[in-house]
Amino acid sequence: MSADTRSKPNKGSGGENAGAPGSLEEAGGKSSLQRGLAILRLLASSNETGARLTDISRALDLTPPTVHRLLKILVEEGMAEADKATKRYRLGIDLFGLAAQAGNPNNLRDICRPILLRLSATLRDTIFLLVRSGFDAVCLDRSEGPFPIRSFTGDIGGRVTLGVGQGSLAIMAFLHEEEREEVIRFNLPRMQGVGIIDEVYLRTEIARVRDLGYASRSTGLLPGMSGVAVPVLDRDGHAVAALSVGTISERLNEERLPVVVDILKRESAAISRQLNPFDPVLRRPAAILGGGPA
Amino acid sequence: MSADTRSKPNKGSGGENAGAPGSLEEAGGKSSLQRGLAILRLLASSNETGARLTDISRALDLTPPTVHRLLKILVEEGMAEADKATKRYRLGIDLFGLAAQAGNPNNLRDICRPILLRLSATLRDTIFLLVRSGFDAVCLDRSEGPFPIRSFTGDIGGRVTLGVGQGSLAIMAFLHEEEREEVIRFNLPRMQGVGIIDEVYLRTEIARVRDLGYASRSTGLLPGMSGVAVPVLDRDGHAVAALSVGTISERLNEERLPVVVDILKRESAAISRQLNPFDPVLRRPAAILGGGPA
DNA sequence: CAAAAGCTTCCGATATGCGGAATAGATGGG
DNA sequence: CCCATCTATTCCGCATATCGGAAGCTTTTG
Repeated sequence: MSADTRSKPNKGSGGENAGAPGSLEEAGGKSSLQRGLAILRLLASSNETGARLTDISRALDLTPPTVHRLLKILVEEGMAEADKATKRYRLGIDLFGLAAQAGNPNNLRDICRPILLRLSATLRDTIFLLVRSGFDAVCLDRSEGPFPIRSFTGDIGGRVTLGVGQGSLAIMAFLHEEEREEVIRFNLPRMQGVGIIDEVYLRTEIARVRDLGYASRSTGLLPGMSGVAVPVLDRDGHAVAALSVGTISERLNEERLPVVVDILKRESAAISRQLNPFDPVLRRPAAILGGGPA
Repeated sequence: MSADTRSKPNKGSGGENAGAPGSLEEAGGKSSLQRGLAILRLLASSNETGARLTDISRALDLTPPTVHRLLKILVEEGMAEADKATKRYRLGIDLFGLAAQAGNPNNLRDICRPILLRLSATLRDTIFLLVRSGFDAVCLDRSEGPFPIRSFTGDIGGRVTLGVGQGSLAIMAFLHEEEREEVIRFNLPRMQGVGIIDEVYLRTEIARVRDLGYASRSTGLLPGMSGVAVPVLDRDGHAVAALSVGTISERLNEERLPVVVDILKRESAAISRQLNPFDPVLRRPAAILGGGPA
């Protein structure tokens, strides 16, 4: 980041593709790899409709021949797909397969999937699995409950500033001391308007969460909505993820809250156990290896 | 110029690792974009453990400085992550967020998620959502039922040759005529040993599936296992996906099969309806737009 | 049917990425 | 504790792969 300003005046007017607001993260620097990735990101942001070559060209400020060449490579590699009919490009399915493995340390996602299902069935609310990524929390998976609520954290792959939301707090509270400090320092300015803005209060909250073992507050982001989250700990007691429930406040009243917390904690512990499947003797993991998908 | 040919001119000669058959999928050609993507693929295949710089260097036959530079870019762009402690690289979470959008035409995945859940709960078996990708079917999503069965199609992102398995057949049967012919021509050789090898029989099967509206056979791949699948159709009556159930044969006997098929068809129709949310008058799709995840 | 916009190919100039070699850092063994 | 080995990182000159202007070709628009 920083310092790119390629001095391109950007011609601005163009206007029509209301698609990606603000973002427009400039071309992508210099290397063709960066440019290729920039194209992928652009495609991701316009996957609803797809993007045409010239759209990309304009948005990224690259010449059509360049975009054409890069797209050709991306398509050959399966990272993008061209709809020959409409001349629109979309992200390729290979990319999807690729990323099924991504952000999945220790197969966290796979391990949690059945647990999320169980939880959403039991609690009847939507359950989120969040992991830390830098200064954000990322939604790794989600399992919808029957109740029609949508947290803005909602989409899989979506990010929130660490510290905003209960899941985030649960993770924050169980980070290494120094990491937490770093996050707080970096994130406080980012939380303006969407989260806690007072450092003292934030620290109080974190201490409380650490103490109780769960985070639960009316978020204040959406009136009437509440959340409760517990951390998923590694064997050193540090957060690797969080399980979070988002629902309407009435469903997390004094009566029900302890029950929910209890269930969440139990499941979180189950996950932790699976994360460290480590039998002093037979410490061979799932390793089915061998065949390979060829 | 259909150009679909993934076979590249391949110049072969370069030669150093020409010897090793299998694995080692060559560096990735020439462009740095290709090399970068090759690295990502390698990381995906070794995400369990992570890969070190020299591992990558050797596996892809690139010099360490090159790998180092590319990795640096990938890390900066969030596509890879470096574990500074172990010196190992893994896929980055950004990639995951990226791909959450991928291979998701019309938000098929999002639309189907609750339906898969419902189905797996109702039928108590594992439900697969497959889409076509070139000459393969790709598993877009999966919802595990209580029964402990695993189809080899299992993993999200996994691919099967179109024509192998019931889901595949369901898709095949409802492709455009010409597309189907193309697929058959291309895939027959690929199905040796893992699927139907007789063209006449394959065509009979397809006709049958088309006629019945579902595919169901003991796959023969795993004795005792069966599958049943229905296509998900677009408004022209062509397959965009398939819903598939994999389970033990006993659970798809004459008595239960019709029930299952019926349920699947109903859900498939529900998906189709959502895919074409198109009211002659108010033909504005789901477009909630605006906010964006920012 | 003409005009415009978009897509693709070609090609020369040059910036970009490449890899050999040398440095710094980590790891392990004697 | 020090040395040998392996790995990661930096540097730099050379060459290649990439870029973009221009022009041909195709599709859409009016």
